Amino acid sequence: MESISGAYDPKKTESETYKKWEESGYFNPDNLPENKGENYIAYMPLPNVTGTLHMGHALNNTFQDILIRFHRMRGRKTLWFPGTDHAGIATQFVVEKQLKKEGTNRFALGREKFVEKVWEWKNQYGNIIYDQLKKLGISCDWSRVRFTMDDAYAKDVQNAFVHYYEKGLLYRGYRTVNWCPRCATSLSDLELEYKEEEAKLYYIQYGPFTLATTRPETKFGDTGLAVNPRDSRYKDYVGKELDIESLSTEGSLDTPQKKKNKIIVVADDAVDVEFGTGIIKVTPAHDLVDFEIGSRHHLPLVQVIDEEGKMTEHAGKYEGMKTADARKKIVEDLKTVGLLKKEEPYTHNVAVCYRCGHVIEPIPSKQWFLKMETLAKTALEAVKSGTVKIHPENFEKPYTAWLENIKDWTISRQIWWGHQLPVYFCKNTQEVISNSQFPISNKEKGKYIISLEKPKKCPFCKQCEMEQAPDVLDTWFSSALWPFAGLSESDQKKYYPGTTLITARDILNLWVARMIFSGIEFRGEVPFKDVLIHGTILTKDGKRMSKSLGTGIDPLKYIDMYGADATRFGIVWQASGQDIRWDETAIVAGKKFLNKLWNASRFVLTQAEKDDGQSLRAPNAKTDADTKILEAFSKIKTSVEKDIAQFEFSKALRDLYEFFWHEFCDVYLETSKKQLGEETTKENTAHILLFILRESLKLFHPFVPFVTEEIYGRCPFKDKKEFLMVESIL
RNA sequence: GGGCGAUUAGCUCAGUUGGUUAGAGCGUCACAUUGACAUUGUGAAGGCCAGAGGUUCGAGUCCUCUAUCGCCCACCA
Repeated sequence: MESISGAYDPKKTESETYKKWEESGYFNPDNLPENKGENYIAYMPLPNVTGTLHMGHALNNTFQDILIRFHRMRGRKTLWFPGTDHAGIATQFVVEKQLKKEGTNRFALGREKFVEKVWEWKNQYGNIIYDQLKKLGISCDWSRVRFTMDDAYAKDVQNAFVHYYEKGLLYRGYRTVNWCPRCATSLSDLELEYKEEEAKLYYIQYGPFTLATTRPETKFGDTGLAVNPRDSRYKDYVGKELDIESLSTEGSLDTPQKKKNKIIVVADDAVDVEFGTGIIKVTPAHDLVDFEIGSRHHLPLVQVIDEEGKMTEHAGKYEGMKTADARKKIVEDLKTVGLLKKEEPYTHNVAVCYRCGHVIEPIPSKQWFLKMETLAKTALEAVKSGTVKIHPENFEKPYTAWLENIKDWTISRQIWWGHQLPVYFCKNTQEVISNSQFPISNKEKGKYIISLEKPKKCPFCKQCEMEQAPDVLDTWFSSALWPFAGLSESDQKKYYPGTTLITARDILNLWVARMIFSGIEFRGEVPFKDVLIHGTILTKDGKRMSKSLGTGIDPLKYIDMYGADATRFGIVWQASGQDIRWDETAIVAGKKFLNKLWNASRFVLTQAEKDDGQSLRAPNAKTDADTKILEAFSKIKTSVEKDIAQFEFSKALRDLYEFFWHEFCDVYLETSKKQLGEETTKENTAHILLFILRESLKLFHPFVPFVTEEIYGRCPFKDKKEFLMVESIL
């Protein structure tokens, strides 16, 4: 190698090398030589279009790239699907923030203009992460990059919706959902975060009882009282309708007054005997647990809070007040009429929106639901039977626990950015609502049909221009189809199902479980065989890395400082399974090692300047040192392959490192200097050096692809391939 | 509240079915200075393996409890 100074400089080669790889077409399995063994297919965990590279991506993609490169070099056709997720709420949130800066908002723009804006934003910033991933050296197939809102992809999403509908798995209904008044959308349980809040526990007189509540403003939505069936204190009241005195919603705000109300007492296990007074008010419209209790006991739903977090007409004179204000006023009034027994400070967790942090307001809302019972069973069975293996096995527990206790999936979202439902309403006819006896404030829509295309003529009134449902689908509904949606027919035939999915644990259920049942439902078999859950990279003091907390670390900084190989090395070196507290010194170790690899290669190449095929065959040993190094090599090759098959990347790298540095460089290279000086061993020693170098480059390549490719390019190997990337290991 | 996991050298971590003097990287100290590499070499210091109890001929490794920390799920009105 012509380098005069000893040091390896990644800056000089990495981007150039990546360009050559990309241009070679070998990231695309269609261009790979003949197929030995099964295809190897992986799916990139969809980064959000709003995302920029963080340590989690770096870890995940490095692992995935190791496997892809490893299998490619073993003659398998490898395909790694890249893409990004439109990330409904997250993206809408970012663009709304931008609009706010510009002094406007989405409502002023209108839906169509707003969605256009989001597309503009996506086209401008949505691909940044691709360039960042390229810097890391990952070898996914960019010719197959997809976005979850591409036309072809969207079509498959709509098809899935129609499919579920026709199968009878979709239904529409009122349900008390987690509602974010700020984002004006419902949120799934998984999209909530909890925040500790100092509140008050109010003890209110309710007929013969005193009960504790943190939310007195919901009292006008109370349609029952509940006690635990085993609570002897209230046994005699269960099933009775009581006529109790309570705060009236009539009259003027200045004069609080009492009024008699009828309310039923039910017995339900959800009630904790120990807490408060052991009796609760049931507000099915504004509490998720109460909703469940209410549906078990057929209690009506009375909505007293609307979508904007304000009191409805059912709150009488309190109508229009924000819930926080209403609470204050109602507490005051309860005090005035003598119904408030006492209040005490109370700390509890309140649900907040994971995007904007606004407090969640449970309200009843008309939503689309996907029945989960049978779908969940298929996903459960896939793992229980071992068709899909989760590594490490521990993660089967949260997976099965979630599926076994699954609730129907609320798939509609009231935002503008996403896949709009393929549902069309008639403007002139009224839909008959089966549960319309409930006083709900949602505006009703007309009759609807479900169709992939907008109908030319309304089948109901025969004259109106049908209106598409404003709701969009939950982002996860579309990402659940990722292993096949938007793929050409031939790709679906050739490249489904895949092999591995590598991801972080937090989306095991949100995403992985849903991909599994979607794959079974739409393609007839599971989308992948192995799911690898890797650890999370934490800050050095064990905190979660987060942009908002400012604790994030940018992998690009390290790539810039030390090069992509050293960064990959440092990540793999540390990421041995559990969560890791990030330590930059591992990258330093990587950097040093790359230099070692570089210089050892230079030495070998000065000793063996031409290759008549020596690098292709395992040579014979003539000395003890020869025997030792050849045995050590054979051992390391076997163990590395075993480790990678078991996803033990860190161990594989550490063992390789130990072999190359301490056994090959420290010992054999030093001995070789003597052996090269003696006629009897000279030639054979050079032969061994060349052989070990070539084989070591192959073994190291999946971990540190750039430097190994660069060295390989400078070697005089016989039967050299165009790239080390497509060298074969048998 | 339920579950999972962690606690080993100054720091970050290995330690695969229990078996002789517990390992690595980084850091520290001493010596070596141009021979592939000073992003180096040779060597050294540094650990009651969180604590207590138990099983065993033998425990960092298995069991129980305690303490501290982290994460996931559920959520209490």
